[in-house]
Amino acid sequence: MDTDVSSSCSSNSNSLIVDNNDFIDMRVASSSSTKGTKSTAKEFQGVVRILLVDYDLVFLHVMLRMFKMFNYYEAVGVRGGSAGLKLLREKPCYFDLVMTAVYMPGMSGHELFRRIKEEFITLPVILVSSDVDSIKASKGMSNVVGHFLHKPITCSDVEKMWQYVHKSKVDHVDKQTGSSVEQDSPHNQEKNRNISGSTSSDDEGNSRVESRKRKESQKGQPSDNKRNSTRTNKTQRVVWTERLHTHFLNAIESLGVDYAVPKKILEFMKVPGLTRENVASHLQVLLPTYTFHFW
DNA sequence: CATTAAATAT
DNA sequence: GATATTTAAT
Repeated sequence: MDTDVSSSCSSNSNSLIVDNNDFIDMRVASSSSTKGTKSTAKEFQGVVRILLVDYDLVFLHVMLRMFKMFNYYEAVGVRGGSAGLKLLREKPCYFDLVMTAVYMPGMSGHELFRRIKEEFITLPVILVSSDVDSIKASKGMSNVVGHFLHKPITCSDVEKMWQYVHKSKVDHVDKQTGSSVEQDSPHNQEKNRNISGSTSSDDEGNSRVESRKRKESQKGQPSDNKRNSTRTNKTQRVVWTERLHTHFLNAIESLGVDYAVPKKILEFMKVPGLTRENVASHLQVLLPTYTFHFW
């Protein structure tokens, strides 16, 4: 029963199942001077985390393989819609994109899509099917339906998939005050300069570099930079992406607003490198929101 | 340790 | 110049 699939790519440590560990959204804040950076697909250093859902194991393997061809993807494949949904619930903000087959035994792709839109509104979903009709059907089911791809999926499909994620982010930008959303023509990708220096509210589009923040950070090291970073490694700023923020909110909800103090929140989040101060300050930022609620 | 205010960095 | 995040002070 072992198909030859395994032989072809088993050794290649495909991520088939999640080993939950780090779900961090932090990046090393580099000192100024990275202004003129261009952001093309290659410069796009952010990792796009993709949840791949299909019942067909072969397809899963093939897709995972394709994703591996691009260093900016990090794909996890699961079999079945409910499995996918479960995973999403466990890590509400882990994935940047869901790519699911339309037809599957059990929970269908459509169903999965619907529930995703209910629970994780901003999470982009790509439906995949070899059947054009099913695609049309899904188009009618929601106005927010994201994107469709026909089987077979090509490499170029995969390659540009991140763009959809980014576009999706841009579309959802509206919460932050006075952020001007710019139309994002397929042509001018270069136009987007979402690099380390940006303060815009879009998250996944930004470069997310370090996945784990070591606590090796000690201030008393003036001219001694340990690794990477063109310039001196300044203080590492935590970037509160939408993801991280949601984790944060989740923690608060789980703990209960009354018990939601920095320390507990921090413990709950279990984000390596994140400090209590980080949480505290972020909590401070959110305070106005709540007070507004009360009044 | 929590909270708040001031200081920086982006 | 405004915000987001850090640092210092309470």
